[in-house]
Amino acid sequence: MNHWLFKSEPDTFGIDDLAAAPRRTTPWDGVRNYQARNMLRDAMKRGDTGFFYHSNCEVPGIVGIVRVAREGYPDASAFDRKHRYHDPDSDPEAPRWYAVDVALVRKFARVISLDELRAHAGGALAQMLILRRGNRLSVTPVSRTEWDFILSLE
DNA sequence: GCCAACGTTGGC
DNA sequence: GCCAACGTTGGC
Repeated sequence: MNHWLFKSEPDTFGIDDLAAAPRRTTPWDGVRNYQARNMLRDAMKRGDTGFFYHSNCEVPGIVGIVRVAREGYPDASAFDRKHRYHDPDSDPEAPRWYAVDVALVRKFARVISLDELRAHAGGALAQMLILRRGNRLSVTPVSRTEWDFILSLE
């Protein structure tokens, strides 16, 4: 079982939106980066768990846990002319972009802030991708060690 | 294949 | 709102 980190702007779609969604599940779509696409399409398995991370907001950080409820499937928003994630170059016969479904496992009682994570950048979280300068991937892998350590912070 | 221009991301 | 970092695009 692998672990991941899903990044989203709460102004666009935050953990409370996920909590309010039908079956507390949402497609994780709109990802338009090949490295992230490969993870969604090839590496993520049903049952994998991930952190839900709020970016670009007052207190960036990890706010809860989700689970992969459906493995990679073609991202329909790419074919929808009216969708903000529409990609005219993606061919339904050979889909370029993929999505997974994620379900809320639980929301943390508090935000594990970026500041707090960074406090361990010299130690347990030295390899944590979200702490790397210029990291922009919306989906990143999290090692078992990092996963357990962050849970212990909670 | 190089690289400048451009758009986007995300912390601050 | 600013700006650094990064991926993508497109002219050559």
